[in-house]
Amino acid sequence: MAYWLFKSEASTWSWEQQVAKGEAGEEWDGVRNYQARNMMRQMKLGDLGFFYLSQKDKKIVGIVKVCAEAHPDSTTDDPRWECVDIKAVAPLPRPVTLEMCKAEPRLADMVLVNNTRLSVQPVTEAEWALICEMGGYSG
DNA sequence: GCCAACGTTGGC
DNA sequence: GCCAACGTTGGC
Repeated sequence: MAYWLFKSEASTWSWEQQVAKGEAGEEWDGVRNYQARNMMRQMKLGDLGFFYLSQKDKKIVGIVKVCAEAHPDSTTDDPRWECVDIKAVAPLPRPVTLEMCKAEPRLADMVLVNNTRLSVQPVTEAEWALICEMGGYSG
């Protein structure tokens, strides 16, 4: 089981839109970055991820699950780009902001804190557990 | 709205 | 294959 973080801008794709897709989930399409794509290629069915809102909100608002492994991105004919499908699992009772992550010494090495521009990121098991705790989410 | 950081493109 | 120019992202 691996853990990930999916970054989205609320005006492009919000948590509410993700939740509205229900069990069927939705393609995490539109990624045009090799690093981010490579992360998605490594994802397995059932892997969990955080849903992070960039720009205005800058916080982790929910938990998502990978419900389809990497496949061609339907929004382009370019065979280089692939994506996974994810579905909403649960909202975080208390959203965890970027500020909180930066203020937490144990998250100093987190990709979210250090490489702000990567839109799909790996999360370690320790980081996952800590952020769930900070967010009041007990699984 | 600005700007730093980063990725990508294209000329040589 | 290098590197300058350019575009985009995202925090502030």
